[in-house]
Amino acid sequence: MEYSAKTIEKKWQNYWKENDSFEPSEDFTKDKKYILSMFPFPSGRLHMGHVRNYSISDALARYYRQQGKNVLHPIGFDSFGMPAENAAIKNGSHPKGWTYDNIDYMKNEFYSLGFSFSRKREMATSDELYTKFEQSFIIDMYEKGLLYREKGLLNWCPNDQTVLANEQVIDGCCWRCDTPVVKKDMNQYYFKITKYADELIADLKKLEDGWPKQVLTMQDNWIGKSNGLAFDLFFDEDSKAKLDTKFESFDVFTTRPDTIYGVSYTALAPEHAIVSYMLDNKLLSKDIITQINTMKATSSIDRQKEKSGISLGLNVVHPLTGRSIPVWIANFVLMDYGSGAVMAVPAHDDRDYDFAKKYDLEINAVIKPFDGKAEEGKAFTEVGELFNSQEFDGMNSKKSQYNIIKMFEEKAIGKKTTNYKLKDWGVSRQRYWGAPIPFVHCDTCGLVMEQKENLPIALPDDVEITGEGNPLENHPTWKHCACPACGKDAIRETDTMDTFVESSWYFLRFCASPETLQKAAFTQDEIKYWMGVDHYIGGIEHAVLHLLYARFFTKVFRDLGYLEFDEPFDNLLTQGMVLKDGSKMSKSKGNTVDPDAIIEKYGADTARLFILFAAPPTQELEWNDSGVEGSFKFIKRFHDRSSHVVACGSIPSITHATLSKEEKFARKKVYEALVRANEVYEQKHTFNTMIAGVMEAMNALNAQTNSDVWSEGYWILSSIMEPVIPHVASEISEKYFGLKNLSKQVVLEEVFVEDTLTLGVSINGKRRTEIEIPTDESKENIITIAKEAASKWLEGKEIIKEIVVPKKLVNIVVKG
RNA sequence: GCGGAUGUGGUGAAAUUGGUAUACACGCCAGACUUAGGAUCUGGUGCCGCAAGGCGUGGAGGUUCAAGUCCUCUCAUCCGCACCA
Repeated sequence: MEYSAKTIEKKWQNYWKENDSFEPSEDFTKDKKYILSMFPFPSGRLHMGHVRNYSISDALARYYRQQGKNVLHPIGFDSFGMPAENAAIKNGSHPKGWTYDNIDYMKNEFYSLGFSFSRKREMATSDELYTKFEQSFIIDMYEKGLLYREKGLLNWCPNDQTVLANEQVIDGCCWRCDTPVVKKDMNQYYFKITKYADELIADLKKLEDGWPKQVLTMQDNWIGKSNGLAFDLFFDEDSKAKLDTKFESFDVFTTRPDTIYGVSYTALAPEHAIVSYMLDNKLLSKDIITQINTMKATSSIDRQKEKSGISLGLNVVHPLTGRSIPVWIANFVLMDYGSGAVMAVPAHDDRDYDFAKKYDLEINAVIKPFDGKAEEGKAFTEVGELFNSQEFDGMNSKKSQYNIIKMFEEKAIGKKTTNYKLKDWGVSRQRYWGAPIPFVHCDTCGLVMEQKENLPIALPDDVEITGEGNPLENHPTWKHCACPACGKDAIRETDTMDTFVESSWYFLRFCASPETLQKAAFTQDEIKYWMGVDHYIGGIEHAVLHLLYARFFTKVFRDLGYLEFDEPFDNLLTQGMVLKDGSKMSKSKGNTVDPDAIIEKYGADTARLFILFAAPPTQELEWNDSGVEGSFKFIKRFHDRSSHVVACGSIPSITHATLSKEEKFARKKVYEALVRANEVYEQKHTFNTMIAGVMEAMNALNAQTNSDVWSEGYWILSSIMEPVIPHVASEISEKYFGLKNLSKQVVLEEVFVEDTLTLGVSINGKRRTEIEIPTDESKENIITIAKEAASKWLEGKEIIKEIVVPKKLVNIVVKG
């Protein structure tokens, strides 16, 4: 029978659907594996990145099912978000209709690729039930003080008309639409993720074995912990007077307390409260006010181009020496890190040095290299010996930090402080297509949370999406409600949640059985059994966004008593991008390959095989049409050559000793492929090498004609290939083995036992020839045989050393 | 600048961890079967050389009987963060 991908694939997809083949068992005494791919946004169609993602997780899920594990391999849709609204603005569609139409289409694509997802646990985060449980968690978090509302300077995307979290600002632009982000002062809800900053860093250690180092480093850098000294700088009397005695001092933070005696000026961010006061009260000349306002209006990207500063005509007093220190405004001082003010030590900091040179400020060195003089014309930023530092003279600068901080603390003029780059996570968005934040504004009671029995606070369907303003805000009735506390007329919160909130706990929701689903978000028993996720597969682009938020939520849920572990994802596999012509596939570049077209032309098995064979999963994958063709041909041969197999209900038993050389070799290759497959599925995940092993075995089988060897070979090979090419493998398995071989396979050691061995013979490490010897040959004899074989290269040379590496090679070291 | 990776044939990539470099596949070349081939099958294919042989894992050193693998220096590319005090 000719190989027909279409017929075979349709048949098996129906079979799996009708038999509920991929539903996990509710028997929690079984060994489990939770295999999870990052769920997709329902953008409309699958792209090759999705195919890669789910081909990897599906291979693992199918392998572990064969091994007898209870496998949870769920799928859902991260279905709230701006693109649905943007489509609405563009086409006049409704976000809900657009979203759920896309979901239906993409689900069909998933199943036409043969992915073994649990159908009964499919869900979308825009489902009202999901919103209901999420809102309930939000209320719990608010009660614990982990959610708060505050006015602040926010990142605002003028194009998307919404607030962005810091993590969503890339190079000063919106992560979605690339529009430059501006700062806007407004009320916003925040998750107190900074409360967990220390734990989020510390627990990265627990992930060292299972997560890529790169991701751990990125998270570590993102949280950006640094230890140092915080202290106050006090104004002198003149300066206090100039400030109408409204300010006594300001706070600075340094990680280099060892340079304290070298402070020669101090700098404030242009947004600093003292500067604002001076602007508001016109305490500066017109010219200077203009300069400051220009600086404030400059974007952070432009500020990086050149350092600039403005002297404020104020002075503070050095806390240790009493020297007078001028106060400047500097464009490189960030308002949102530390206190927005720094002490400057130009002798030992590159930035401070550049600034001091530009404005001709004092440069006071207090650290010298251990072995002589510092280089002229630049800051000395390394560890050295202190001088001009009073009682600390002669100390190692690094070691002195502890002593100097201690002195500040003893004198009660400063203290040891830890700073983080991480900010609290701003989660409110001024958009329609998101989960409503379950709060109410009451004139009498203030900000009031909804009663849990009123959840979900669902979105109204009758909205006008125009792209201007917040549709919930503009809706005629939706926002009017009764205050849950006092019953008076009140206004519902019209902000919705950042969609990253939904993806921060969806992996827990998947643990809910079809019975639990309606009643609760999940049960403790289910979470306890299924979590943590054994293998989490997805793109590196989520290294700091989703993966940080999900870790945060897990810790919060633990502290709320919902679960009992610290980290959600035991192992993380970050897949590489799919490229075409050297760059990432994207619609704008016009270099996409449509998965549907590949399925149509070659079938799902070919798409899956190519994707897993062309590169290891963590590397970039270059799409290659003739490579796809090659994968198709392999499947066709795999299918066609199965005609050599004789149907059997169990693996044929073969007397190895009676076989020919080719037959023995074929068996060895088959079992080598099996050993490698186990290793790849369990640990290495380099599916490309496993598939290569299967191809080698196929080539070896084809070089012999023993039908038992063929049958045994296919029994094993179709088992280990089923996770990759499930349709054709199932077809073969059913036809010849009654599906009995799709299970754990036993490695027969006897096929690896050989009568003779081939050893390489090297002279001085250079390979010259090879010898064939009986397996049990003595070392002496091996050397004799090797010398004979290599006599040509040994003539007239003195043999110094003979090395035999068992089963590998012989190396003879000669001189002359 | 800081951090993380990666450099192996014409191409995608292997190499059980210090032991025969280039498995497997794509491409290319030759042959067979064909009316035909963008089908199928067989064989060949790192580079230089007629050969013997020499050279070969970004480059330069080093350790070792033996280095793609370990050490030192260096170059290039990619990714992330980036005036974080």
